[in-house]
Amino acid sequence: MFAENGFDKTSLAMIAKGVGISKPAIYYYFDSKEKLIDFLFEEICKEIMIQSTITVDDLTVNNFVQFLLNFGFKMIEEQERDVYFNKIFNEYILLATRNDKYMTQLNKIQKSYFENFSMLMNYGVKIGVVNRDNVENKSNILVMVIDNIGNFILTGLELDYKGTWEEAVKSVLKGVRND
Amino acid sequence: MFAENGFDKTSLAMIAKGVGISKPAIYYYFDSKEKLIDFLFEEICKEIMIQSTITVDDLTVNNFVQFLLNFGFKMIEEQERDVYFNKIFNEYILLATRNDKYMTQLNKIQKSYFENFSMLMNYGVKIGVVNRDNVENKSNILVMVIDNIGNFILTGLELDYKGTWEEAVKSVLKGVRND
DNA sequence: GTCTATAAATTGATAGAC
DNA sequence: GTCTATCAATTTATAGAC
Repeated sequence: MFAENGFDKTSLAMIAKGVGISKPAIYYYFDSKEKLIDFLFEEICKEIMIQSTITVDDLTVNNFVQFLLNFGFKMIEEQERDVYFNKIFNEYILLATRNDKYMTQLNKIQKSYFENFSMLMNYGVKIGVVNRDNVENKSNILVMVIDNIGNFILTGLELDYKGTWEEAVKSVLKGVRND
Repeated sequence: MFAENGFDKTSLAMIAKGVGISKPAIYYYFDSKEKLIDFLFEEICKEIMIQSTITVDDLTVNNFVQFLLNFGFKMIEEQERDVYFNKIFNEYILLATRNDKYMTQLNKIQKSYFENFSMLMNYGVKIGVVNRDNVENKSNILVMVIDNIGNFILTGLELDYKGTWEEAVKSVLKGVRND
């Protein structure tokens, strides 16, 4: 309901009706509407932290590229299947720009996201698959692209997202000659 | 005020006080709060349309890359200087996911944005500066990156945005060898 | 064009019974 | 744990005088 209507346009009365209890019964579980919103934020953050974790252990020269491609493809498919998750997360991002309490947590997630990709790219350099020049910036490009694909899917814009991701991945690889 | 607090948390009473008139006086100019929000949306859309227009006429082999770089640098500097514009636009994007009236207009902006960059990239191919393979996807990458840089600036995340943009531009150029 | 006064509805939250 | 009843505040919006 928060994803659908936003926090302000979702009243406790609506939530209570949705759950099938009375409005005051909500206060048995949450001290206030804000606390409820906080709790949901924590839950969503946990979920994102799990989803975005990348393990580098099993990656070799032979499967590195395919792993990177699949990581993006999987995210694209998930976003296309269920936009609600991204929708409510964007709601929280906007909330974070107005409330440091959420921003602190959001920045942690972002940081871990960028670090995960940076680690992956540096590993790619190590095994000789990724071009070593400006690795950090290359890593940033991939994060920017995959993250924003989710935002554009949210707006219903139909684009060759998988092709775009493939091209982005290709751009960081070694031995790809642009001419 | 809408950028700072969001639409719902900005009451007409607050706006009236800010402008220095009484609340009912607002209704002399706007039929409802929603109409006021609609009007502002149109104004912002116009502004974006102007800002994002790219003229290809004066571009040559010698200044193409620098133009592309400067276009991004200028956007990054503007976003860093004033986050309010992007903040309220994100507010409208979220509104658009819940209201087709805004989505129609938003999609027009997006389409023109992608088309502008596509035109630019195809021009780059024509004059022999941009690699001709998967031009559309390369164009998409640039849009995704420059657009999302604005979003990350909004969250206060400090990153080498200009370097990332430079790397993104480099990745579409011809004659750059990745090894 | 702008004001005061006020309507009508909704909201988050509490009191207190069971 | 859940309910009914209710409060206090705020909201958008209107009526009508000047």
